[in-house]
Amino acid sequence: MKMEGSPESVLLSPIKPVKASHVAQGLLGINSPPLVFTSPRTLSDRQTNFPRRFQCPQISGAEISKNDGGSKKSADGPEDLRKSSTYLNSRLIVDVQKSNNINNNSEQDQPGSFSGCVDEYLSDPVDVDCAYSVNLVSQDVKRSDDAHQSSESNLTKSKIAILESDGIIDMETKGDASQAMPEQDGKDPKEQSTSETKKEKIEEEGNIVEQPSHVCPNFVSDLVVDHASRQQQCNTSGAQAAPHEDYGEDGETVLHGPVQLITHHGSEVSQLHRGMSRRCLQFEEAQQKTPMDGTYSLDSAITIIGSISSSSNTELEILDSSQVELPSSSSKKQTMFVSKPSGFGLHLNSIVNTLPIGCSASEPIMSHHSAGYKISCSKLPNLVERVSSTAGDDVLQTKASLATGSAISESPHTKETLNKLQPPKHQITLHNNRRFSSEHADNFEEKKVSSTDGDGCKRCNCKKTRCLKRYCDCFAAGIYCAETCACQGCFNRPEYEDTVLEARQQKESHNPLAFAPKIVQHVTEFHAINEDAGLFTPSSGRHKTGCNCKRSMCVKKYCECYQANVGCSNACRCEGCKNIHGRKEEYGMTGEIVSNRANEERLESMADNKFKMIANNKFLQAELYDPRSLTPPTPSFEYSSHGKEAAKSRLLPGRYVLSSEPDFSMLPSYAKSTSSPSNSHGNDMLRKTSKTLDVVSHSQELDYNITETMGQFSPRFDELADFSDHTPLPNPSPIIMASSSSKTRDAAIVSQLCLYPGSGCISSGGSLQWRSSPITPMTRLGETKTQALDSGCGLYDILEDDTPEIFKESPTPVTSVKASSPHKKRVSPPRGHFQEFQSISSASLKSGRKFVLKSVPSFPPLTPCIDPKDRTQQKY
DNA sequence: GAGTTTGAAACT
DNA sequence: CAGTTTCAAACTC
Repeated sequence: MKMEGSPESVLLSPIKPVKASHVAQGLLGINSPPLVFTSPRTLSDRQTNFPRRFQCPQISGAEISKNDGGSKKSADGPEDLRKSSTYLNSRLIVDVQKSNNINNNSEQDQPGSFSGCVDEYLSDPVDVDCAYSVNLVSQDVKRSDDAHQSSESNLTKSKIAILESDGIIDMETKGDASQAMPEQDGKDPKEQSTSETKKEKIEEEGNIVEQPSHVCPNFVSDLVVDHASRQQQCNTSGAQAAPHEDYGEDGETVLHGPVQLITHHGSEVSQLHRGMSRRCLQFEEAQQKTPMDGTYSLDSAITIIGSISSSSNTELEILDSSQVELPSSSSKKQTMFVSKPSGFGLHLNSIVNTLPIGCSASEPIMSHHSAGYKISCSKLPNLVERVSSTAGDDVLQTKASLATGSAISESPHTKETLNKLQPPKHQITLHNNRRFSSEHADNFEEKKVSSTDGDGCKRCNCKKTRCLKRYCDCFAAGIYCAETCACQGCFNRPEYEDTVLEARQQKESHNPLAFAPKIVQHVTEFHAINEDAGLFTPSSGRHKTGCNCKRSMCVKKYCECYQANVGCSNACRCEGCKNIHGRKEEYGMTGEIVSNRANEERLESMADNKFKMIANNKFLQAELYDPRSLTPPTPSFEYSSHGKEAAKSRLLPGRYVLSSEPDFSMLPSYAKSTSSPSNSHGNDMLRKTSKTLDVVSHSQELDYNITETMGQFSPRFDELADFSDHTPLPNPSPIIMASSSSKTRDAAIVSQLCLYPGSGCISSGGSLQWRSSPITPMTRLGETKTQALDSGCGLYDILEDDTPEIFKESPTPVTSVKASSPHKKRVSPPRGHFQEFQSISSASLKSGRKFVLKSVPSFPPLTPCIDPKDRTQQKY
């Protein structure tokens, strides 16, 4: 009912951090790896931070349906998590509904869109816990309310609804509507049914909405921001209806609750970070872009959240920027789904989508969370998220990360509540939505950009596919078609959410990675450095499946690689490749050898300089590391005393950060910074430290990108990376393994010194700690390289050089690339992370290593032990 | 804006 | 898995 007026108190689930670390570990062991890479769905799942999801790797819609009954399953775990978790998952859902929708099918349309989002969330396997979640939710909500009331008071009028949610799609609704075939012209009966059902639900639930406690178990906390401008929202019942619908969807609310709980875990937190970061970013952007009409701006909300989180150090409040309805200045409503980036924690911590801002509101992003349909996640499947490296971004990111509970899916409820409660003062353009929502702000964006309007919104021109096939860029990107699209008979609209989801599911069933980012961040060791140096190097990204160009010579946008501004790789079957970003023939060379040679001198010099810098900035570095290593200071820190070591330490943290949930790592670290004072300073330090910082940020970006891109693979990669890192025990320099290429001898020597004694220990220690920390270690071989390059070029270089040839066998960056190879994609369904991982590991890593990796999870306990060793060794 | 080219996606 | 067809974007005029 009253959306606006009801100032719903801020509901924050007071999740207690007690077990956070612990959980994190547990999760880490299991989760971190799985986090990675999956179809958008999986990503979303991971984002939700729910390790168990992975356990139920294949949760399809059917499973989801099951989940209702079996909510308990996840619930069991989640409960613990919830309780233990200190984090509040919350999302800010900003829905900008178009006035158009309001008037017309406001109910249906918006609901559809929202519901879609909701459904998606609901659909997530994680959601299993629905029923369970519900109860929990109510409790959580109350708690959150209590906890956050103070904050609310601070906010005064403005309310910020922080919603935790992982949405799970209601299968019921889906069942009704989803099955309708898009091909049926006109609106499918299911739409009607769905709309009707939704309406009914809405009506039924409308009451609930009014009552916050009931409202959304999903909501961990609700901060309602009153916007003076709400008026518009109020205007249309449709708008209200929409939220209701969202809320109304049964499964959703229920499901969300559990998810939230899950997210609370510290370990989960890392996962969540992605989403958070993205959302944060989104918010930030929104803020920047959108004039803040309301007394309370999203930014403020974010800040509030951050403050809250900060207030409760242990607790990380994760705000999922979910959906926020903001009445645009114009009567139009835009539905934004601010989905956290999929992924991977990847979710892009500070990831800034490269996507053009201009996406019109007309293109609502599909919430990736929806299990069934995670469009948002896949939205920019092609695109690889990029992390903004700017210091400012860092800050924002951190906030965002805090704000966004990456893992948390937005509950439709939240949307509703937000819609109702919140007057979206901030006008967040759809652009933002798309951007942010898109997990992958890949290179492909460019492609899409090209097809985009001036605004940067994607447009399609589909005539026969009804925008339900990947021919449609919008569909492929996981977004709804915009009004600006010239498509005919389009079913890729919120109204046809079910259809879209179904279509998507079909695609995914056939090819789990169908919506996965096509561009994998291929970490070229030198990439960052080269960039710094201004040298041209093949882009770090690579197309997973490669192109098949015959005539375009990979110099036109026909070529996906070219389009993505990435070089061709071995995966490409192109003929006469002349890709300016990197030729197929050069691929092996380029990444490692060619560029290395070209840059070797510079690298060395830079490395030297960096080392010097590092030495000078030892403290800073240490701090930097500290923040990331939320957990008890890792040995790496200790090591950091040495400039070189510091560099390593950087690398390590960077890795971790990069790891599936780099963002999280960063954010949580900062947010949690309480653990390490340095953490709080870390940002500043990072910012301040020019090169070192740049390097770090850079590495982070890479990591982040990787993680996202790789995120799908993340589990594997993570493991691999971890493995590589940890392998040191057997092999002193796992890093080396990662870094294939040779490098400066000096560095090598240094690295050896560090590595063998410390390197292995250090890396392991670092990794261990990271793992132990809520933040999952993500290091990948490639990443490590990049980081090394970035941070302390010398060290990594050294490592690489030192790396025994045996290790070299395992293609370092290449391996990562391989992982991304299309074959692998298809081989492992997104959810079967382990399988993929195995395949990957097998390919890139020796079987033995694989096993090692598996053992790795135990690392956390090791860290303490390792530390002493590391010290001793490093001292060596 | 229409037509052609191109390569990915879908299909067999 | 390979070959073919379909499709829509990219490109050209």
